[in-house]
Amino acid sequence: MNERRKPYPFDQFEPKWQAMWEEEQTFHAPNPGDPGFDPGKPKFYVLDMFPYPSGTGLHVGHPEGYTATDIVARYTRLCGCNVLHPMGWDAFGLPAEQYAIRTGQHPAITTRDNVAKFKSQLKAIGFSYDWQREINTTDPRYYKWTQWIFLKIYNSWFNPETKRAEPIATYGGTDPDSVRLAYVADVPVNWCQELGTVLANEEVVEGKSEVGGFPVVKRPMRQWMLRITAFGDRLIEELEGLVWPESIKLLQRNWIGRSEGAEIHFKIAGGTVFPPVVPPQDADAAITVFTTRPDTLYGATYLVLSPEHPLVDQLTTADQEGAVQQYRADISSKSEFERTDLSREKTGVFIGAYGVNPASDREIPIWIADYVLMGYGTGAIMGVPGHDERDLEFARKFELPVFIVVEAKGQTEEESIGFTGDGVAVNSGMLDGLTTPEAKKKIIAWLEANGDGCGTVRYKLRDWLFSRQRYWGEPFPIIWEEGRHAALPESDLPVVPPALDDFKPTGTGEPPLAKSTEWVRYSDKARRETNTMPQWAGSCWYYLRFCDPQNDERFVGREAESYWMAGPGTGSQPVSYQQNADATFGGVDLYVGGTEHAVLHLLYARFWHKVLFDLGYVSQPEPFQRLVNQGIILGEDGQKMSKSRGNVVNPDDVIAQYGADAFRCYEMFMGPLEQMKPWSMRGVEGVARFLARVWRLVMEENQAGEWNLSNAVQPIEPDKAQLKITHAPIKKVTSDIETLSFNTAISQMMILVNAFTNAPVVPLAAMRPFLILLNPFAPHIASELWAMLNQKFDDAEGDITGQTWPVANEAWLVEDEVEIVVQINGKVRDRVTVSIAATEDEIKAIVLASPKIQALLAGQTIKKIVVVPKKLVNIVVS
RNA sequence: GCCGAUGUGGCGAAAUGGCAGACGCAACGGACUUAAAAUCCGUUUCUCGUAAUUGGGAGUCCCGGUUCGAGUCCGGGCAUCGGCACCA
Repeated sequence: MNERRKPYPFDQFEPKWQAMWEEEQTFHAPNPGDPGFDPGKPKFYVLDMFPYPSGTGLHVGHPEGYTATDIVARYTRLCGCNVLHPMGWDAFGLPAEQYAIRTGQHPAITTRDNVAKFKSQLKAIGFSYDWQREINTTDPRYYKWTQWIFLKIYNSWFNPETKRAEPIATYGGTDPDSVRLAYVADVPVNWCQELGTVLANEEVVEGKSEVGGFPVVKRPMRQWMLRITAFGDRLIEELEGLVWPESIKLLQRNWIGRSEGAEIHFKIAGGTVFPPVVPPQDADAAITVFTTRPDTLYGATYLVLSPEHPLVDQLTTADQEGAVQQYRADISSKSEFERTDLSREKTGVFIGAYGVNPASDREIPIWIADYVLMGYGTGAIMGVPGHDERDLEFARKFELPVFIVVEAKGQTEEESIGFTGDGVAVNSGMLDGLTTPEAKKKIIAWLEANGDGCGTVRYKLRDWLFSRQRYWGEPFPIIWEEGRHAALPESDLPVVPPALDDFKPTGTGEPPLAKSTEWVRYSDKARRETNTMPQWAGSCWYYLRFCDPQNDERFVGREAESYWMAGPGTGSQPVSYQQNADATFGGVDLYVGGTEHAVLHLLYARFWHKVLFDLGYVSQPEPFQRLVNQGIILGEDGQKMSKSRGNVVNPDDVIAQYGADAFRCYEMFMGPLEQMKPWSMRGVEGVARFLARVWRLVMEENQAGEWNLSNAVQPIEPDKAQLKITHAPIKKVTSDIETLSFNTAISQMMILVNAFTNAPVVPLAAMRPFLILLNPFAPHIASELWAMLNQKFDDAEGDITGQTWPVANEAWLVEDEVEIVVQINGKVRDRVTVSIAATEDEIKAIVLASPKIQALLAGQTIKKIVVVPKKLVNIVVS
């Protein structure tokens, strides 16, 4: 293979500087109280979403966000901040376990190898992480605290009075297990046979597992749940105080799916109620429905229960028993996917019983239908076909009566059929004439007064299914005794999983940990919980551990947490980063990662954080004050990168050919950080050419091919033009880093380099600040050239990492004269050069004196002249 | 179906309501070279025109509006991408 000659010797100095940073621990950030800690500096916590160390190594998508944060980290350091910029490994997960099933190699070994590979790749890109803070979620020293936090959640409840998590001791009731934030429930769960585990709703995409794409079926199982729904309101409300993309906030709001409405009780009509086989259990038996439109109660002409609703068995009359059984059998044979297929026609069966509409006293039939889901609301609805699309479709199919009870504005009663918006109540007794919001209020008050219902709030969000039937995850710090669960004492942590030879899932839903009977046996009477936690557990709090990763006494030291997670107004914020000024809460100052975690990690972590906050373990109610999503990088063909398409770009190859600096700069030069954009090797080459030109500004090559300091750089006074060329990028690069517009920052530096290329002499006073600007983007070449200049001149001391970020001098940016565009009716007709100090009248006079303009204006009437100082003049003629 | 984002040269993209296309890629021409690579210089939105230039016209997905002036603001479409999807 004939190696291309390198345009500059990055292959020599890049590893050299990486080794130097490592040896000198240049980027280590001391904690408050540690030697070398400077309390006078503001803090800045800039965080990446830590990766799962897969066997295939880094792809070019990872370093996109990582480069962005590295630029910010290096920049904020040069601006005089204490910068926390850590990296770690989210290493529990399926791939290592599945590899173990195939080969017998323990997941810990696989994980160790993959971490080593990832780490060396990240180091080769020159990221300025504080590696002393490296963490790994599979390390017992780490997951000891994951288990500890679980115990805190387990030993807490949500007090509806205070709307906060509180220790279970403050709960006065008789059955604490019914209110714990971590509880066991027998619920229909997403079971994936192929993976041998249950999955959270968030992990199921179109009826398939997010990992692997295997079929997922609903199946009732006994599982650990976390009561995230209790925090629904706060998870929505406190989004307001965060500087996050609106689209992500919206995604979370929609996922939580808060809807205000009412629960309404429909009593069962007498006589036909109970089939003889089941004796009445409750004389006041009623069906409770949830609706967001209690104002349409008078229009409810039937009730629908979910087929799985527990009252169905009690209420079905003998003559409908057969039809109901048949319908339920049909439903259960259908896959989740078929059931939710929207184009499907409505189906359902009358169960023979009637309910009583509490408002109209009418008896209305009770049906079951699969368009009513057991998992939302109360699993029962009132059918209001006049004002609900689905109900209308159902009523038309089964010839149920349709009443119009809301009139749309400007439409007749007839025309209002199917109207689902806000209007005016009609045919609704006491509600007639009221607007929809008024009617809602009134009917809820009436229902509450009569004990027929109450106003309530429901969420689409389900409690978080928290257990998995896997080996490679955190064991629960829980034991079972006589059918009851109990927490292990903190002194038992960490609970380490047993050594196994066979990692295979049992296939029955019994977790692999159960195979080790010795491990399972905790005492004569007690057995260990054998489920493990989902992969998300470790990432729910890793950003806290980074603040104090070596602490074995506490999950994070109080002082370290309150320092690094502090928020605006504490005096610890850097003066820069204006965006953060909009944040109401503290937390990580800048968090960069992909959109794919919008409703998974980012919601779970906020939930855990709030529990820890309520219990007084952390100082802020939210973990991440500012979030930015980087866009996906596509292959050269504009398609998503994938092995099967053969369009995957490997960072190692790019770095070998063009160097780490070129790789970093290209990733940032491609386009706006948040945008999806295709890779281009030609583009990398272009950026590499730019860096080579930078190199040749300072260095020159002799006949033998050796690089030596060039004589072009001289300690001379820059002239006015050179000062402008130097100070324009100081201003632009600074503001562009603040707004994360790295592509235009690089453009501006290219302009500087183009201007100095071929200049016989480059002032040292221009080169020095330029190298500092370049340093966050291309730290190796900037460090090397800085050191080269140090060899020859004595105008600066130490490495570039110890310098101060330059400040633009506006005086050098102002021109004496500016070119002004002259428009006639908005079209450019001429340009004139005027003094910067020229007044509007002077400019007008100069413009009107222009022979060209005079010629064009001949015979025309001037209606108006608009003068924009320093920019243009627009002459409006009739 | 609902919600959101995006739409600018051959390509990646820039443009506080004020010269559309900065910067880069590709392409073309030139210098250097025995030659090539590398490097450097120049041209490059489309179109009409001129012996020549500081020449004319059109142009930011489409249709309308606001404005002296719109890629940018407003209204209505279309297209692409992403999320949710019988959520009562």
